Amino acid sequence: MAPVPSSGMLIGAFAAAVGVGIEMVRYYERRGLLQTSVAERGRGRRYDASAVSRLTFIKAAQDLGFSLDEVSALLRLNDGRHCRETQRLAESKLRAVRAKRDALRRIDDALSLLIERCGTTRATDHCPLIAALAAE
Amino acid sequence: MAPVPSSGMLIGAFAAAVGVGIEMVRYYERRGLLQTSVAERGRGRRYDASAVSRLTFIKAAQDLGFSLDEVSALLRLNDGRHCRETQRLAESKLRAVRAKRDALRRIDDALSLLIERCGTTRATDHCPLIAALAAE
DNA sequence: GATACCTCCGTACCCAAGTACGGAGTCAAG
DNA sequence: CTTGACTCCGTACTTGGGTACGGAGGTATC
Repeated sequence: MAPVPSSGMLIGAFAAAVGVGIEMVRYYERRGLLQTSVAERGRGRRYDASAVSRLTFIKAAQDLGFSLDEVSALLRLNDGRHCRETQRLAESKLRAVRAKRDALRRIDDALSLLIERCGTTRATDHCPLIAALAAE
Repeated sequence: MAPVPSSGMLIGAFAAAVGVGIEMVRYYERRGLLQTSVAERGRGRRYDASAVSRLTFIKAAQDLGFSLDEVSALLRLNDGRHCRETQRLAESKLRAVRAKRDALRRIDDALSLLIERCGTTRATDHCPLIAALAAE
C-alpha cells in the first residue's frame, strides 16, 4: 500500500498549537477527553483542526470552572440532541460560581476589617488579626 | 507520685468541641500546627482552652483562604513582635482574594452570556454554548 | 473480669490534575 | 551509519488536605 498522505499535526505541534504540554494531551487521551486515533505504525498520531477545537473547548470550559469530569459530560452532550441538558449543566455551574463569589466577598470583608483593625490598634503584645480569628 | 488531676479534654472531646474529626487533630499535630504535648502514660493527651482557640484560629484562617502552610506562618508570627508582618501577609492574601473574585466575575459573565444564547438560538444541531467555547 | 470504649502510633489510601522518567521505536539529515 | 528529534507506552511521582485501617494498650462500667 502506498503511504497515505498523513495530514494533520503530530502531537508536539498539536500541543503547541493549543499551548499545552505533550504530556497533558496524552493525559487527556487517557481520561477519554480526546479520542485516541491509532497511530500509523511507527509514526505518531495525527491531529486535525477538529481536535484543536475540541482541546480548545476543554481548556476554555476548565477556565470556566468545569472539572474534567464535567467537561467530559459536556462533550458527551454535544450531539445536538442534548442542548437543554447542556444548558442545565451550565446553569448549575453558574449557581456554584455565584456561591463561590459570595463566599469570597465575605472573606474579603472579613480580611479588610481585620487589616484595618491592625492599623488602628496599638499592637502591644498580640496581633488583633490573630486574636480575632482565635476568638471564633 | 500521686496522679496529677489531668485537667483538660482528651482528643475526642477536643475535636468535638471545635467540630473536627480526631484524625484531623492528629494530622495538624503531625503538620506542626498544634503542638504535641506528651501524653501521660497510658492516658491520652490533654487539651485546654488555649488549644481550642488555637485550633479555632486554624479553621477560621483556613476559611479565609489561607493554606495550612500560611496558617503555620501566621502562628509563628503571633508573638507580639511581628504584627506588621502578619498584616502584610493578610494584605497579600486580600489581593489574591480580589484577583480570584475578578476571575469569577468574568466567568460569571461568560457563563451567563452563553446560557442566554442557549435560550435564544434555535439549537438545531449544535449547542451554541459548546460551539462558543470550542471557537476559542 | 469481661466488655465496650477510648487513645496511641504508623502506614496507607483518597481526590484532582497533572508532571516526570525511562526504554524502545522511527524517521530524516549530515 | 550515526546522531538528533520526535513519538510511543507504562509507571511513578507531585501537591494539598485530609480519611481510613489495624493492632496494642489503658480505662470505665456492668
